[in-house]
Amino acid sequence: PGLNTSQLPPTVYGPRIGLTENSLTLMERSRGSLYFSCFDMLFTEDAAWLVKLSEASPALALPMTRMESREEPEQCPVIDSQEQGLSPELERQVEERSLEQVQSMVVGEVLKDIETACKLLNITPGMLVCTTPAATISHFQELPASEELWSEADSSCSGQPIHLWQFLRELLLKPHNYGRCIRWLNKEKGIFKIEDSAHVARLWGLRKNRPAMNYDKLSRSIRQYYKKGIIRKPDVSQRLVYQFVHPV
DNA sequence: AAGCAGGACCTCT
DNA sequence: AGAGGTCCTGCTT
Repeated sequence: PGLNTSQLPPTVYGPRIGLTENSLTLMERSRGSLYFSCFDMLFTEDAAWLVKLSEASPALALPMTRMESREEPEQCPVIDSQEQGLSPELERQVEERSLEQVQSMVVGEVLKDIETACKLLNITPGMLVCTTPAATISHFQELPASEELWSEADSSCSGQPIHLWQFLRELLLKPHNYGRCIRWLNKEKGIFKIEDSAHVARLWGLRKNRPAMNYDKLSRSIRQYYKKGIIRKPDVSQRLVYQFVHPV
């Protein structure tokens, strides 16, 4: 039996990612397309999903970007940068960064929505894969290594809120997206460096819906892991460098 | 100034 | 009870 999306209340998809009533109406009409777009978001290594989303339904993509610039203008400085006449390179960096933030926020929201859907349907992530439409399954099969897919699905659909160490691992698994803010120094030993502490903290705050999150608080949470034997400082302690006690 | 270490207390699930 | 979030003091880089 396929996943009957009509069983899901509109709130599963709608309000948290800032969709308008018009968008929801369109979504109802083209649910299949949205469905694919959401999954594409989870699996692509770049921001192509935004294009796909807008292709599927142009009205869907726009409200989200508007919402982002309305609620957190300092995090979406693309428009400002044009007014201030920044260099093309700086503009590109700013644009990439805002796209990254929007992507992260939307992915976070979608993961939470999937989590909610899993709870509502009382299913596990594995069942979700098995019950998606055939085309989605074939899309799944096209993926390369599925380690990343399962790490995301596990952390978002297990019914438990994501742990900070899981979140850090997820960022580290996507160097293409997050390599500028966090990266492996020695993956075998589990040693990683937070290159942009403010950015990582912001991403964590978005993921946990904690707008006041900063690196001071995030690092306090990391230090709680010392006792638990999850994360430690490397033998040669360096600023912003930590080590997973049990590397994958 | 920014990061680090850890205590204390709080909220949320 | 567990997992942080928040605030804090004091120390280090």
